[in-house]
Amino acid sequence: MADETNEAFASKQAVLEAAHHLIRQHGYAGLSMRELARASGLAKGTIYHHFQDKRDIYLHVLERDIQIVCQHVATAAASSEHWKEQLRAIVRAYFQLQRERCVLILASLREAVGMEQQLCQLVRQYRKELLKPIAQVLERGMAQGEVRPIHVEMAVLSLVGMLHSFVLHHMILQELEVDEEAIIDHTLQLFLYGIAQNSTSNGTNLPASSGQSVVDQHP
Amino acid sequence: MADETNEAFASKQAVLEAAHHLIRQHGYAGLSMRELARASGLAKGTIYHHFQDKRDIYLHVLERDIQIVCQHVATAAASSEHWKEQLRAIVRAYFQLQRERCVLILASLREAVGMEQQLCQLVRQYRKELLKPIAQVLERGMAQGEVRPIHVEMAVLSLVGMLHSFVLHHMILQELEVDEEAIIDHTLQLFLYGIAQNSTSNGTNLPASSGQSVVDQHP
Amino acid sequence: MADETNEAFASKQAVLEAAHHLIRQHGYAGLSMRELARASGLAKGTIYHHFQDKRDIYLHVLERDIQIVCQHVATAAASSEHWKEQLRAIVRAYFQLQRERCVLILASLREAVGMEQQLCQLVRQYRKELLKPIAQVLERGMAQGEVRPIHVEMAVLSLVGMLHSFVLHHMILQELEVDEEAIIDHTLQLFLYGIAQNSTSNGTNLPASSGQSVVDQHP
Amino acid sequence: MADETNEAFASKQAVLEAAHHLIRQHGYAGLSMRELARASGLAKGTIYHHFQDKRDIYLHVLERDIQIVCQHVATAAASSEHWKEQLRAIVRAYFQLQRERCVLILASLREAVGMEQQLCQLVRQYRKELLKPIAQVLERGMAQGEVRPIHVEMAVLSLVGMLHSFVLHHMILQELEVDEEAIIDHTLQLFLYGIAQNSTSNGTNLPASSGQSVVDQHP
DNA sequence: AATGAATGAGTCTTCATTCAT
DNA sequence: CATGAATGAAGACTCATTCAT
Repeated sequence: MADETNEAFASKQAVLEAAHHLIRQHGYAGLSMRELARASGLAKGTIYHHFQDKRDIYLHVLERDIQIVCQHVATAAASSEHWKEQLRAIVRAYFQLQRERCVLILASLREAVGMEQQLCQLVRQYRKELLKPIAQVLERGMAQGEVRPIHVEMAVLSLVGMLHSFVLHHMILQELEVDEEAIIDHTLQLFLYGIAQNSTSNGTNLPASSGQSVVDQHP
Repeated sequence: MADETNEAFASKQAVLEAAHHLIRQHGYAGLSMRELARASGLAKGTIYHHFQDKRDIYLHVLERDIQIVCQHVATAAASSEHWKEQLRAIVRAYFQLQRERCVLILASLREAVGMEQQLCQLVRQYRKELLKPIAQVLERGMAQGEVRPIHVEMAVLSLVGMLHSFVLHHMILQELEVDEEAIIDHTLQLFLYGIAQNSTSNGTNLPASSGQSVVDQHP
Repeated sequence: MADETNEAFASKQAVLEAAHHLIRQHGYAGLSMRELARASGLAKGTIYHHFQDKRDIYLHVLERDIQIVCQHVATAAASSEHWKEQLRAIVRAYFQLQRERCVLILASLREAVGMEQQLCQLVRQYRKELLKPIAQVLERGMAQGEVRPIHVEMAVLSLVGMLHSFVLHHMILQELEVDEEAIIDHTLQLFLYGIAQNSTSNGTNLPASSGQSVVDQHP
Repeated sequence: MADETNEAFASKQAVLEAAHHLIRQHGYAGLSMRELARASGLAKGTIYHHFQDKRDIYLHVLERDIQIVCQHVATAAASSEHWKEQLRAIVRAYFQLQRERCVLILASLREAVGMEQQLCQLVRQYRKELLKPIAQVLERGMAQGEVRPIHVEMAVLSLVGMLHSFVLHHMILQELEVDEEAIIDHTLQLFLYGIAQNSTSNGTNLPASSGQSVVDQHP
């Protein structure tokens, strides 16, 4: 790691970056070493100089993606002191990252036969490193008495799921006119207050979005 | 179409069923026609007698899955008259179906190159036929004044996303001891009331799950 | 043969006609029974009801083609009493047939592995039945003293070869504006002047060239 | 192109040579990549390392054949100064080449679906590079007053056609006892007397087509 | 560090052919 | 006479991977 040439490191990064995009488009099974070579600008042999396997590449791509997301989320969490604003910043960061880089770990995981062990470990790491910060924010909210006692892990999972839903749908339907802020608002509001009528949405600094003016209206 | 022999129909169904499981495990690109032949009990050639392509098979599998889910969700929606109970029934049906049959359409969609058109259409159909019933339930709740005015479509998408999150995580981590009811309770409660402290969880017939005793506690 | 149903005969003919065109386009190896079924309007199984093999079909197509050509050539030969006019009629008939029906026997013959025996026999039949009439015309010309003593079979072969050359070239280059009459005129003239008695065969048995008068000209 | 390894070049040549023979025997559609691999001594994958397609291989084989024939014909044309002897040398070279290497371009061309464009171009090249030298010889004869004014291109086409006829027939009938010289003599004699100036075109009822106004004139 | 030639098992798909109906 | 479901070998082509240079 430490004694890597600069060129060697650059080549590795080129491979990982190209692999990321290819996996994102075609999945793991659909990733071709030939295409990867072409996309990364290296010869096929050279790739095997830097990585053991296709498997190895996949694992490294996932790890790199996790790190990137973690970094962004951590940065977002540190952007404010109030837990609600932290949450909003995290949600925004996560949503944007998913749209731009499309972290693969939750999407094309199933098709990895023969590396369930490593993947499982990666997912645990993901859970720990990525979901933990969000969980901590919620726990802070709980500590401040503004969040009712809930199962934090499940809540975080739910929150992330909501976001994924939008990312996926809009990725597939190619509707580019996504109102990002609207989605973030909706998600946060729903997460914080649910849909019940009498959830007294008192004194929050949330935009009083009535939920009407969002995204694509199909009347 | 209508004048299909019974045997021909049975063969087709066998292929679709086997394909469903294989795609679920290995994704679309990872689906091997050789394995499909072995799993379905037919010869390779016979499969091509019933379907045009691997693509064709994939599309039919997706369509079939959508129909199955729609059917179950519709049945669930008809099981009660109160919108909250309808919602709970739908959520349970959807969650169970996802775990058992694992509808593929939202999971392994990206790796489908060359059939974006058809997939897009399928997703729209999925949206219409599957998400509509859920939306109607919410609208009924709104009509009864028990649901605040929200963007219904987005809410439904969010709800479904929460469920997917759990399905995915537990599928990957292979933690079989999932407390299904706990997840359903959590999801419904979160969806209905959010996490805010002062969301007065008034006289609903929801199990007064304090959120503490759920799932697997990792201390 | 004699106790064939009308429908059966029609089916057979349909297969042969379709096969003719397909073989002409794709050759013998490129003839697909599936396509043949589709083109002939019969089911695959039905074809095997009428013919033993793909091989069998090919052989029948060739035989049928030979018969058709023979018939036309015979008719042409009977159209006149003068051998030169007979020859012209034959040449025209042969040329037109080749362009329209494109007799296969001399074109895609090589790729028939495993039926060399039968093909050889067919070619002999072709030679006998088709080239014989032309030979007879030449022999009549010789008998009348208007054709010098040549090797008749070779001459016929040469004549046919000239025609094929044009057919092939124009078929490939797709130059549709072929002046058919011009080609026939050219061929007949070249052929006739070559064999005419009174082509003053000035005692040279060929390359006894009068090389004296060679003046090196720039092209 | 120019910076090819020797080994790579050797492999390519091996493939082309093997492909030539296989295509000659079985035609294009009948050429099996598996057999080609076995015949060329390379693995299937290796062939695809050097060539894009089966199509690509075919095209290269044709091009190579054309070059070989052109080379031989050019050499033959340069062997003498007298046009008749040049013609004889060319005819002999062409005939021998056809029997030994069996240039494919005029034989198995029809079964090439999807590459009509390239084939058409190849045929034009063939025409230009191969038929041109022969045409020039004839033109020299005309310039010397020993050849009557004929349509040169058509004459060349006819000459080549005569030769093909013999090649084909003897190839099919496997009659190995071909008297090569006899065929060459016959062909030259037939052709020469056909075009000789002093073939007193007396009282024939042939249309006095001067041979000028034919087909497509490429001046 | 980097290359590209080489490999053979693998891919999806089509093949000619059979047979119960 | 006709069908279409069924087959397994073969089709062209790609795969991930190795290795001498």
